[in-house]
Amino acid sequence: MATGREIAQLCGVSVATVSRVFNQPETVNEETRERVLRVAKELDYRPNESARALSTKQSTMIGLVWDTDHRRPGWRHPYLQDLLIGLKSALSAHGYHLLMLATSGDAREVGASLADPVGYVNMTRRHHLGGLVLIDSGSDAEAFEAFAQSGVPCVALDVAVDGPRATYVTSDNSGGARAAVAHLVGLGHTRIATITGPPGNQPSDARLSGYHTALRDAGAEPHAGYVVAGDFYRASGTAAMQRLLALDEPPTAVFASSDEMAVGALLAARAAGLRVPRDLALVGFDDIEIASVVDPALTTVAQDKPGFGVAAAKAIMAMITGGGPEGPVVLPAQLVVRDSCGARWRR
Amino acid sequence: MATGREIAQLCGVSVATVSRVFNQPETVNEETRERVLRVAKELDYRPNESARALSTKQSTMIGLVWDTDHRRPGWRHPYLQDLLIGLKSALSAHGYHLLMLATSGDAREVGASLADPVGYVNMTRRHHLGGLVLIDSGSDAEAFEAFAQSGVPCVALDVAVDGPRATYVTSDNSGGARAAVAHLVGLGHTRIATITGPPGNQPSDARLSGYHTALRDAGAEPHAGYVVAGDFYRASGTAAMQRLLALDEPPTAVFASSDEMAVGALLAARAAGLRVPRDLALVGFDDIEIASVVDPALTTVAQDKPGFGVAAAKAIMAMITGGGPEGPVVLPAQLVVRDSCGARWRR
DNA sequence: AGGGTCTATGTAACCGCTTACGGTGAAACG
DNA sequence: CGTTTCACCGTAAGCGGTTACATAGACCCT
Repeated sequence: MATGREIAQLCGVSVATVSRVFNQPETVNEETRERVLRVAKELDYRPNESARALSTKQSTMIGLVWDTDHRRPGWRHPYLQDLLIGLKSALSAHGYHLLMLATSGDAREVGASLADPVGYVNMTRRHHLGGLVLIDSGSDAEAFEAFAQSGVPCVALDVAVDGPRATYVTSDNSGGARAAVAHLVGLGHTRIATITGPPGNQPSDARLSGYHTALRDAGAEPHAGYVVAGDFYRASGTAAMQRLLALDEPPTAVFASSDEMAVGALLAARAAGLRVPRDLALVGFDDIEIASVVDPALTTVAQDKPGFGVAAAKAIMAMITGGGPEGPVVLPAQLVVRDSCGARWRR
Repeated sequence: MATGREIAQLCGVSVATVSRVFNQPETVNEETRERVLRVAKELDYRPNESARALSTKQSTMIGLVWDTDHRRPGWRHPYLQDLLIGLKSALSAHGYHLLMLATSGDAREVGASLADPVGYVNMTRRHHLGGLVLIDSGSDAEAFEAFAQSGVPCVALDVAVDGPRATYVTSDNSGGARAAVAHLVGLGHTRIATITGPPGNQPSDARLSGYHTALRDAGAEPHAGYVVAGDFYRASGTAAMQRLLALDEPPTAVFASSDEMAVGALLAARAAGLRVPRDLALVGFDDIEIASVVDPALTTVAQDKPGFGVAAAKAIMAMITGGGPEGPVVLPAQLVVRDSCGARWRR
C-alpha cells in the first residue's frame, strides 16, 4: 500500500502538501494538486484511516447497539431490515459507516461485562466513534438511560432517553393507535379491547393511551377487562385473545399493539370458530410484511420504517457537527385499512 | 481519556511495559502487572484502537457488503436479521466487529464509483479490515467475483466465488429442492411444475436442478412448460402461477424457489378459484416467517439462517488466522411439512 | 527601495500504541 | 569467583497521517 510519504517523494513535495491535497484542496496550487492526484491514482493510494483517526481523534463510524443475545433469547426486531436500509443509506451520504459492536471475548478489556452499556461505551471510546444508535430491544429503558448519560452522542429508537447529548426518534404511537381505535368506533363497535405490549415499554404505553383517548373521544366507557397485556410476540396475542374470548361479554373488536400479536389473536379467534372480520374486527400495529399476507389482510397502523433509520442518522449527524442535541423526532404513523376490520366489507 | 503514557508515569514504568501488560501479560512481573492494571482501572483506561491498528497494521473489523441501493431498488433479503444475528454473535466471540461499509459521498476517494466492488475494496484497505462478508443481492455474481479476486479475504453468502482468499457458504439447495419435489411425488403428483428464481442466480439454478433430479428419480418426464421463471418476489410468483394455470394441462403441484413466490402463487391459485392443497399442492423454499402464517401454512424447505452467519464468521476467521481459504460450506436444507401440499390432509 | 499582504509550501511535532533491541541484576553454573 | 542464563524492563524507532508555525517568493503600495 502506497503511503503519503511515497507520493510526496515522487512528486517532489512534502507530506504536508499531500495531506492538504486531500483535505484542503483549495489551499494548494492547482498544478501541484493535479500532479499529486495523478501520482496518487497511479499508486492506488488509500489514506490510512487508522492514522487519520489517530491524529484527528475522530472516526467516521457510528456504533449500532443491537443486543441479539438479550435476556429474551431470540429477540427479534419487527422491521430491522428496513430500518438498516434507511440508516445505512443516510449515514453513507455523510461518509459515515455503521459499526455493529461486539462487546464480548476481549481479554484486553478492563472492566467490561457483556452486553451491557459499559461494554458498548468502552468500545465507543476505544474506537472514537462519532456516536451510537440504540435499537430498542424490549423493555430496557434503564440501560438506554445509562448510554444517554455516558456523554457519547446517541440516538435511541422507540424509547425516550434524556442526556447531555442524547435524543430519540419514535413514531406517533398514541396518534396511530387513536386513529386505529377511532376507525373501529366509526364502524359501530362499542366493545373494543386492546392487547398491549409489555407494560412499561414506551411505544406500548403510548399506544394504550391512544386507545384510551379514542374511546374517550367517542364517549365510551373503557372496560377494565378489555385491556390485556402481551409481549409483542405472536403467542402472547393468541393467549390474550383467548382470555378476551372467555369474558362474559367478549369484545367485538380488538386493537393489538403489534401485528405479530394481531396475527396471534387472529389464530385464536379462528380456532374459537369466529370469523374475522364478520364476528371480530382486528387491527394491528407496525405494518410488517405478514400483515398484507395473512387472511384476511390485516388493517394496521404503518410506521415509516426506513424513516426511523434516516431520522436517526440525521439526529446523530446533527449532534456530531452541530453540538447540542435536537428535540426528539416523531414520525407519522398511518392507518392502513385492509380487510380485518370489515370496513370494506360493510361498504 | 487516559493514555498508556499517563499510566506508565503513575506506575513508574515505561509505556512498553504498559503495552505488555495488555498484550503479553506473561512477560511482565506479576507485581508490576497488577499495579498497572489497578491504575488502568482507576483511570478508566481504554486503549486507542486507531493507534493500535496503525502500529499493528490490522483491525478487528470485518466489512459487510450489503448493497441496499442495488439496481433493483427495494431489494430485500429474505432473512437478513437471522443471518446478522448469527454473524454478529460468532464474530463477537472472536472479538471482531461488523462494519457496514459506506462507499458514497467521499470526496477523498481517488477512483471510486458508488456501490461497486472498487469502492468497497477501497474502504477495506483504508480501514485494514480483516475481510469481507458478501451478502448475495440478486444476481451479480460478476461483482462478487471481482471481490474474490481482489485479494482481500472474503466469504460470499449464497454465491460461489473463487479467488486466492475467498470461499462461500450456501445451503444444500439442490438437495432441499429434491426433497421437496420428492415429497410431492410421494403424494402421488405427476404434474409437478416449478417456479424458479432469476436464471443465472446460483441458488435458483441449484434448486431447479434438484427439481429435475427428483423427477428423474421418479422416472417422470420433465414437462418443458412446467418450468417458469420468477425473480424470488411475490408478484412474480403470482404471474408465474397464472401462466401455469393457463396451460392446457395445468400442474397439480408447484414447487416455488422461494416462499415469497409460493405465497404469490397461492394468491393466484386462490383467485382462480383453486383450493390449496386440495386442488393444488404448493411447496416453497426458505421458511421465512410468512410461511407459517399464511393459510394454509406453507410446506417449505428451511434453511439454517443463523447458521449462514456463523459459518461465514468461521470461514473468515479461518482465513485471517489460518491463511488459505477452506472449502465451501454447504448447510443442510430441511423439508418442513405443513399444510400446503396436503400431506397431513390425506392421512 | 522598504514594508506589508498573500499564497504556496516545507518543517517538525504530535496522535497513542507496538515491538525489536539492548541493558541490568540476580540466580545458576563450572 | 568469573561467566552464562534468564526474567524483566527501558529506549527508541516506527506506524501514516494532520496541522501549527515558519518561510519564501510574488505582488502591490507609498
